[in-house]
Amino acid sequence: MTRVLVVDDEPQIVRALRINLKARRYEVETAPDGASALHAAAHHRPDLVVLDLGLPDMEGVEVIRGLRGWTGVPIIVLSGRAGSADKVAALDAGADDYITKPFGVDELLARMRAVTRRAQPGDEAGPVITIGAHTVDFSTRTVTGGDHEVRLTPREWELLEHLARHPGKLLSQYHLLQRVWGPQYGTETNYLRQYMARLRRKLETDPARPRHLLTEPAMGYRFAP
Amino acid sequence: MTRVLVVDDEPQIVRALRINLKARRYEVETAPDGASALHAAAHHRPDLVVLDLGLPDMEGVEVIRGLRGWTGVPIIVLSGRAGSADKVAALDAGADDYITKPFGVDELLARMRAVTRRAQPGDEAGPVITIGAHTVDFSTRTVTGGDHEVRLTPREWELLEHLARHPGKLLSQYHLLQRVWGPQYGTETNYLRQYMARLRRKLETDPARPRHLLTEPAMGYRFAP
DNA sequence: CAGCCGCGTCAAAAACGCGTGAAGAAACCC
DNA sequence: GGGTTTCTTCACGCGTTTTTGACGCGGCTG
Repeated sequence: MTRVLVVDDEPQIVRALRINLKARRYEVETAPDGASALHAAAHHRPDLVVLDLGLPDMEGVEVIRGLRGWTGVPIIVLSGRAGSADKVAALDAGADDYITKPFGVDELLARMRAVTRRAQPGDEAGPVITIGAHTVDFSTRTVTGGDHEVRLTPREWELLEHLARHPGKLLSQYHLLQRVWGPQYGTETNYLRQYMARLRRKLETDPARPRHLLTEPAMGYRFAP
Repeated sequence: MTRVLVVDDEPQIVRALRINLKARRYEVETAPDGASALHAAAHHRPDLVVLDLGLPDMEGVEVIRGLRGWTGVPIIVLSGRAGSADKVAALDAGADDYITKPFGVDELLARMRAVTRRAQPGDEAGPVITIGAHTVDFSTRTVTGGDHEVRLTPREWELLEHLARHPGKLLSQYHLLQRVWGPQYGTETNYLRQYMARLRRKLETDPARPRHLLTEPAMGYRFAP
């Protein structure tokens, strides 16, 4: 189920969107201002953000930048201002689409489908990988093969997904912490050590000498297919 | 350079877009109708399609479907019709964005940047250099080729990167120390001797007679491609 | 031809980062 | 509400990397 974060300070719009989106089987979170939007995004990891630019506490563009600093989640901007400069600023800050009020709900829904459709497959590299004797399917979040059943916790899934999404690429500890734990993390390398060890114990045939979940000392980690 | 295919049957719009896009250093192809648009897309493989819905020969949605049958190229739709149903149909057929006329060129350009930004990261090619039998990729920080695996430490990477960034240029010891070790360093030439020797041992075919990591006595070091 | 400077090399000390175990805190699920 | 899973936090040992010091060789210079 797609999680949507709706950021708007006008209760009636929030309410209307919530009803409409829930009817379409979206999972809806809401935030009334920029600060709580950034917080909610870090906490709930939405698959899509619908952002009203007229927020009480900060510039909409700042919210976009705050999100883009650590996540590539699709952002659709709602705005009462139809000016060209506003649109350009928001889009160049990292927004994926810009809709001016008043707008039709049908159109918003269609644009939501469009940006999520585009964002999904960008995470390339088929949704299944193999590590040692195990086959990992990200679409169903299941691990098959191996001697006995393997279950991964949410954090473990997220970390493994980020690694597997960029096969062969070196990902810095900071980068991984930002993406998996959230924007306020970046130096807690002990978390990474902990969870990499767990993934290796669960997936690698010889956890002491990993062949797929590799450490690049002082630099980061790498997934080798 | 980004290749754009502009599909429109109104010559003045095509002309205006062509001029504007060329000024922004886009490579522009044009097609006046749906059939030739599909043909041009197959032939020229554009990175982006700007598609007017009011074509003489076929429905705009059909053009989108025809493209989506075999390519994921970003599609931005231009249309005179502002109706919600039209937008939904186009977006659900596979379009990435929908702009209603009249539109500002700035907005179109911003939306073009937004959709290409999404589509880009799939096709990236990192900067690579070759030293002896080894191929060094800085984007993934990997060394391939050669007899056995080569691993570089962070300092080694940084030093090699600074050398490779200015191929053929002479870099003084002071300059390298400042860049790699930090502003408070500049006289510790023994560090450089140490690390240059290590890089040569790891990468050069004959470390005693380096062919790429060269010493310029009393002056500095040079990377020869 | 002798002296000097800079470079490559070796070796050892210091610092750093990683893996691991264990335990408390928090969240979650009946 | 109790029990279990999951997450966070801390500390220690070990291997690797970095730093540091010292030595010998070779070319340039006087």
